[in-house]
Amino acid sequence: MPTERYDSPDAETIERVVREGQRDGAMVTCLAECEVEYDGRSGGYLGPGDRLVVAKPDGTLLVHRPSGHQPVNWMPAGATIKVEEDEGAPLLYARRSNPNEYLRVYLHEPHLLTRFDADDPATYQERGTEAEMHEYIERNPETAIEEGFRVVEHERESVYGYIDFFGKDAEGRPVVVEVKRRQATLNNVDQLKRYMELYRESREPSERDVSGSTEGANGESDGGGTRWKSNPDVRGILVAPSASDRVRRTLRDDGLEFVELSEFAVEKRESSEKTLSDFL
Amino acid sequence: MPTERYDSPDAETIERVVREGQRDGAMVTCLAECEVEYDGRSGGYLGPGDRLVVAKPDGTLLVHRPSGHQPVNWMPAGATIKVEEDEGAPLLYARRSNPNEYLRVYLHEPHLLTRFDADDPATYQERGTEAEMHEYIERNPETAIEEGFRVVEHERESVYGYIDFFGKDAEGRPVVVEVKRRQATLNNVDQLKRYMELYRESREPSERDVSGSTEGANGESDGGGTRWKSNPDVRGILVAPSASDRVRRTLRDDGLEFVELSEFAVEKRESSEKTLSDFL
DNA sequence: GGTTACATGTCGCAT
DNA sequence: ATGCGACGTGTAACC
Repeated sequence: MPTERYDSPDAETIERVVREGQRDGAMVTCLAECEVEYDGRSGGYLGPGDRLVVAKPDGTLLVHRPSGHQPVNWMPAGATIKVEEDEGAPLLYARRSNPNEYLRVYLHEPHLLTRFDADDPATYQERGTEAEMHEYIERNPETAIEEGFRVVEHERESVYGYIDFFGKDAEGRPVVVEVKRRQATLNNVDQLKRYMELYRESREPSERDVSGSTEGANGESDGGGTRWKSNPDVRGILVAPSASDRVRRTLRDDGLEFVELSEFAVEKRESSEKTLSDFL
Repeated sequence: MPTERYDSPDAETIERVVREGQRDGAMVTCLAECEVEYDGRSGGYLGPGDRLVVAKPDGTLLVHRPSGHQPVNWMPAGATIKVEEDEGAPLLYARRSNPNEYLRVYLHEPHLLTRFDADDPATYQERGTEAEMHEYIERNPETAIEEGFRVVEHERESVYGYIDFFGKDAEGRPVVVEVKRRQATLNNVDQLKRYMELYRESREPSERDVSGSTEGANGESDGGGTRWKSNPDVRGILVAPSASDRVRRTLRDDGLEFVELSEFAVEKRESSEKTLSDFL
């Protein structure tokens, strides 16, 4: 049995089990009435109450209340977890640097302590990420974006920055494409605008820009030779499964475009691979 | 004792304990070798391995691997959690709508099942949030921002949008202020720019807004200051404890300003000096 | 280690 | 319910 359990453990037991768990790579959980104190990036205090405390061997420490998805307090992986004593009562103390933070969990009444020598060799396989959306667009640029669109550069390989896609439309106009797997937000519009600026300032030599400029400065030139915005006719397209009215309006006001792309995952798997759950 | 525990529980016990836990408001945890399947906003599969599974009475379901801060799979609060059977083996099934999602945890080998009738009446008290930063700026506008700065409107009460602070500088020029409690990002710059556009388009009448700004082009500069369309005089300030070089450069290129504000909490002491008694 | 962008983000608040 | 922004966001990728 890869588990051990201790009812109403004393301070000594908690100290030993947590220390050995950290050493041996075992998860330790404790159901306890406790009090929590945190200081670091922020700071906080949680009065006495019943919670689940989890200490993982990588230094992760979690304090879960009876409700809510997120731990009320925690320490990310990389912290060092120790058990100390506060007037005879056991106290979980997790600390890390960069940023400097600590978490103290005063175990006023530890009800149940467990050690779990968990072996978890599996790797999580995920579907429906933005990466898959990218793959779909790369393989089906005209279906996904528009007739005549072709990808010139994909993602971070671009010299203009972190542009998702840079391409050309049917008429050869440059197009900056930003892809989102969720409903588009105003932030996404901002992002697209920023990437478009990056492209404009990059002064990418295009079929239309014949000037083989040797100027290497940041385009601070004024007057006649202003190649500052030398790529004026770039288009910007935000691709997402949906967008609020305000996002669409903002795009329109800025001369940008929205392309609705929701059903990109259809070709992702062979139909033979689909399971019953696909139809539920 | 507010806890119950079951070693190597059978399917029947798991079904009963989870159902009663959901009904009675108790947390149920299970240390088990399991297999996980998720589909919804995304989709994923996790092969067999040892994990900690947590079912909270609010419908939260968490699957924690031996490492990492985040659960590898989960269902947020609001889901309905049931125990089903898959060829005689117990299976935790959580489902919710909006968005339509489900999570299945196949408990191949449940080692330890616990029920915890957790009572947690405390409310978490947090310090050092952006809200406190706002309060500090509101109370000390000249120390925080600059000599002569005064706040006209604070946060969402503004008619121009979600501007953190709208104020006037010593010369009466309008100022849009965006506040971040962490190191400023490029997205924050974008956000400030968007808020400034909102202000400009609002055509707020100011003491210095002489009518008839005939200038049309945006940001057309001749080496000097940048001028704008309708409310040309507005300044934009990003307030944060720090910013990368690129963020600072981006701000400068857009004619915006950065104000470094790290020690906003006057009453804050060194973290090493803080003790639990500080909160009591 | 710093910077950048994604995330099944989650959460809270306001409309 | 939806939209929008903060979060002690965490996490991975790239440099």
